Amino acid sequence: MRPDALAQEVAKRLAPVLPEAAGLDVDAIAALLAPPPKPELGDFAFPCFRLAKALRNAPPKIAIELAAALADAGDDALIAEATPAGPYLNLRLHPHEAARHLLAPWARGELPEHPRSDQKIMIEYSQPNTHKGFHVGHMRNLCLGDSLVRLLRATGHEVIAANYLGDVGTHVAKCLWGLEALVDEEPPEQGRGEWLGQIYAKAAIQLEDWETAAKAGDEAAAASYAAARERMSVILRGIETRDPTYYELWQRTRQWSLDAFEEIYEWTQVEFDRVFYESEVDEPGLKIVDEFLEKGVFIESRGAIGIENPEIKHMPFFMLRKSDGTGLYATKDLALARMKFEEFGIDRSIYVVDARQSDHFKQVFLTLKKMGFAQAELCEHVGYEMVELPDGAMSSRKGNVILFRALREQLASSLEASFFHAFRGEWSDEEIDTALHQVSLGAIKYGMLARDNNQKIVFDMAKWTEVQGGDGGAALQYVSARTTSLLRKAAERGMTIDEGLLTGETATQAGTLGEIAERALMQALIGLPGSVAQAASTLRPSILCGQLYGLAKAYNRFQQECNVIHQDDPGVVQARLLLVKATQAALGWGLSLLGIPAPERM
RNA sequence: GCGCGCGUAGCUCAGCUGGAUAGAGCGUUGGCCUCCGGAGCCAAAGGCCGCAGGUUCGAAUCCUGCCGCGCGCACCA
Repeated sequence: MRPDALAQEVAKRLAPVLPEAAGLDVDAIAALLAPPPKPELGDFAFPCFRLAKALRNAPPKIAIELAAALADAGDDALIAEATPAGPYLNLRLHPHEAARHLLAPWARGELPEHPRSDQKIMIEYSQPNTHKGFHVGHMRNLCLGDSLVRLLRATGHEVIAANYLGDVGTHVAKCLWGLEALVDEEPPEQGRGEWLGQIYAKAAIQLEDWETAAKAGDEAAAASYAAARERMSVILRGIETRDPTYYELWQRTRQWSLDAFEEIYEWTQVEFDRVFYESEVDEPGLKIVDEFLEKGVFIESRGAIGIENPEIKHMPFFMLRKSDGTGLYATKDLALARMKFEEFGIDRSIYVVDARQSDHFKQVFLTLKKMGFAQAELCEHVGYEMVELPDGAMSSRKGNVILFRALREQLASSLEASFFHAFRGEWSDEEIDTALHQVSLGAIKYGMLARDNNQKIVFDMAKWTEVQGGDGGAALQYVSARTTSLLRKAAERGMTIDEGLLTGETATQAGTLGEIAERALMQALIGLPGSVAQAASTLRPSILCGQLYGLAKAYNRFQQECNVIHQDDPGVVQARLLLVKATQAALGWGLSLLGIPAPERM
């Protein structure tokens, strides 16, 4: 018995009374069962629209006939009442019996079951550039990719979590040029990766300023700009030809960035199975260009090499080698894709990259197809919109970029000031630090995931770190902590859940779990596995966020209206403890799929 | 110009593989602490679902056309 089996049980009872002409088996019936709009109406609703054609009857009449047929079948252990309501047949279950199928498995720590898929999926995400800063904007990609990995694994898929680091290219040259031309100071002992990113930003702004001034006729600026560009191409060539002066500098500074990324992934609790580097697909990319130019798949145009993709009307020429003979981002993507196909034998390839690149990926996938890779059909781009700040878009020129370190510190200090300061002295510093870390993760990850992928996100530190009320990660974690706290208090009074209830051998006492708040909470639990499945299949964690938020709200209402511990009837205590335990497990599981830890205490 | 996305309550957003009276949070107003964490709960006010057609028994949801906003469109990544 699994926590998602209740709908199946109901469908089994429903199947015998459905006319054969309906053509629905138990699985199909279970899939149709939906939650009624209000828990007062019942625990499941069976919509009769689809049956209308097969049965040549109006949906409301079908609902009436089904209700009668169920009544004729006699008393049922599970279904207490079937009420036709327009085109729907509402089913109310015996709560104590539903609990055995729903709550006991959750409380035992079992998880919804999914048929194991033999499909091997690679999800590529994060992809930060070395020599540049890692800021809140990059967090969206990281949280999204990580959650997709977790969701697909939870729904029975084999997933390879892949990162692809941009360790070569003009941004590296810009940064290294800035290092020699604009900086006197020595690199700091700590946080060299971030320091490097700040130099990149400084260099980019300087170069842009010179370019703008040059266009306006400023000759000194034009000269400076030309000199800088010349210098950058010397640096770039030096790295390429492995001239020790430049190659060694590149390696050393690159490592600073890699160390910084390592720290970020450790803090965010994100793990990758494979890390690709742009530097390893640079040459293979150019070889692919030669290979497919020779095969006649690619063509020359104005000195550059590329492919004609007239299918994409607004951008028919997809450039793969510049007229100076060097490759592009796209060139490397082709080589990387080939490596993914051939080295890992993947069946599905997911690219988590911001939505502005959707044209780029259309081109890449179409090109791969024309190159003869059947796997191109299984490539998909998961795009997402940008992260902005309350005062608008982030830009290093405006100086309003929130880099990782500042983000981490501000999250902690904001939570400390608004919530955790009250526990200083009462809890150990270590315990508070752990909770601060966990709740920081909850705030940032939920904030990044609760919004639909194609919706812009405004990162507002003050709002996201509110533990009180509202729809936020910290608020969900708070509810989880309440369940744990309640179970702990109960245990201190010697109240634990009977073994028989957990195993499902005995049912909860008849007459328990009938309150509206209890039913509503059970309904939220019923819906969770379906939401997880939907979030995974549509690659949209926001669906799960919504369901978990509903679950948390239902629990708050339950705990408000239904006292658990101070009850005269031990049967009521047992039933409610089971409900709390199930909620704790389900909420913890759901949060884990978002990459959010469930604090023991907060 | 072409392509992609967005447009739902004062603000921020769910709902979009068509289906019950379009829902939340924030804000506003009014209630609820002898009781397990009140950092909670209950209630009220607030809607031409951008506009106009079409498909359908039924449209916020699907189709077409407009309007507004954002993003992308050859040698950046």
